[in-house]
Amino acid sequence: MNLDLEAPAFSDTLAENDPPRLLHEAVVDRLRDMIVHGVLEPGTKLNERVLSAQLGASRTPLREALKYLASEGLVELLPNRGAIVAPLDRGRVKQIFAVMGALEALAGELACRNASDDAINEIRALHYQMLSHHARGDLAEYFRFNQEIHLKLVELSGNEVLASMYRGLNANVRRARYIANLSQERWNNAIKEHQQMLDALVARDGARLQKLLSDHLANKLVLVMEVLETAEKLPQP
Amino acid sequence: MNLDLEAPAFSDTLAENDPPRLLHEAVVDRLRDMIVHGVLEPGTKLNERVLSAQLGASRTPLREALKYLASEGLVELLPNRGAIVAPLDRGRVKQIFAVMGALEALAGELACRNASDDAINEIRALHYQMLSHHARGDLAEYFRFNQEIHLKLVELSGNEVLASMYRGLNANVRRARYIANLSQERWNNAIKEHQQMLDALVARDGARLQKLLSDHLANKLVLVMEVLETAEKLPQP
DNA sequence: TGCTTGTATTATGCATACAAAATGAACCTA
DNA sequence: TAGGTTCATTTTGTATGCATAATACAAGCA
Repeated sequence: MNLDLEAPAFSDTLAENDPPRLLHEAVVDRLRDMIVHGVLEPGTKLNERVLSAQLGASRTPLREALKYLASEGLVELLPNRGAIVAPLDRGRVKQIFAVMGALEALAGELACRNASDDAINEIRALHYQMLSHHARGDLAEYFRFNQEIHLKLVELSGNEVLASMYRGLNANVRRARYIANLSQERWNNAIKEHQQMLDALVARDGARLQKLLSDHLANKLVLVMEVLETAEKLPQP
Repeated sequence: MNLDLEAPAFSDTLAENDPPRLLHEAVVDRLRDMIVHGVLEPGTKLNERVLSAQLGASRTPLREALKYLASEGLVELLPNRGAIVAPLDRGRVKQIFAVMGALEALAGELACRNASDDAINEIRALHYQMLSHHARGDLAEYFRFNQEIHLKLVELSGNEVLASMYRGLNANVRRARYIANLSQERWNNAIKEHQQMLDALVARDGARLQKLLSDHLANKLVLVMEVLETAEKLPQP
């Protein structure tokens, strides 16, 4: 007899019988989230004792997680002096945007070739949800769907290597992108660009989508750079 | 009077005030080398006790290194069952080549814009060294310079994010690329392509270089795929 | 005060210890 | 023999301990 009275509360995590979750992976996800969402700001020192206590793990898996995140570029390891959240200097942001541009352009081209009609419709749906949040002036929600669209598009490429690379880079600049939306004029422009991108995708015009994505990201870069110029302290999403 | 008779022996290490080396980083480099050069073949189980003994480190830094390499895609972590050298299935190779193509194309474009004449000359020098090894039929040395050229070109982009990403992907497929050179006809073609690439770079014709690099990599992919079809066991460099 | 120097404290890097899971061999059973 | 069961061994995952480097801070001195 299996009295799993409390099971429902856990079912989310237990139902899936995929490989057992390793502690360091949980820590990686937790920390990445905290960094990406700005809870841990660039430059913050990551004290091992404090963090491991906070996350309920010992220093060993925490340190493993830090190594992993260092490889992703989210954390910087200072020998004998611990780890900090990787600072985001302007040069690096520029470089990351350049690479993301190339990746997203490639993704767009592949998506036009490979994506199913259903998948494209899913993007269209996300697009309109995004528009609705724009109409309400809800920046946070707008941004969430904006990100979803970009990530989804990259996934539609069918190239998992590309997608995972894009996600990794995106994590590095996500916060910067977020605050770069604050100008209403630019926000309106971004919407227009997204509309064009969607049209190109629906028409499966790879070459055009490629160019639109490149420009879109280049425009975004300009904004992000402006923001990094002025604000050193970034607001929370 | 400054009798620094023995100073030179130390100055090398003391002059450079770069951060002290961490053990796990040394292990990362060691393991990556062993994987890239085929000493550890794809699928090989990485026994922590054995490896740490071999490398003269305890399990802790070794495990940290494994996490790092897992993030690079060179190692696969199987929860509760250790780590293996990441297997290279054909699909993944295809995806990696697609991404490398995009990265190298971008690098070529940037290099045409940003590289100094000296830097381009350095590539030219490497090119002729490569040709000499080709003339002698020395595949191993030819390949070494071939790789150097590609890596150098990517560095000339001036985009360190791009370069480090490229290196990471290259590590994943380097061995496969090596054996894909075994056909003499293809080898001759590769030489021709390299000559054209060099010409485009010297002429700083970014658009053309971009296309040449894309094609070059696409051609290479075809070969690599053929090789992966037939040989499961790959010869050592 | 401003600066150095020495010392106490803390944090990091690595090694080791222990618990839980996986592996494998011997044995049984059909 | 094929397949399953039990239990010892091995291996992994995590926690803890210890040595060393970094930091903070107070005393001493100009």
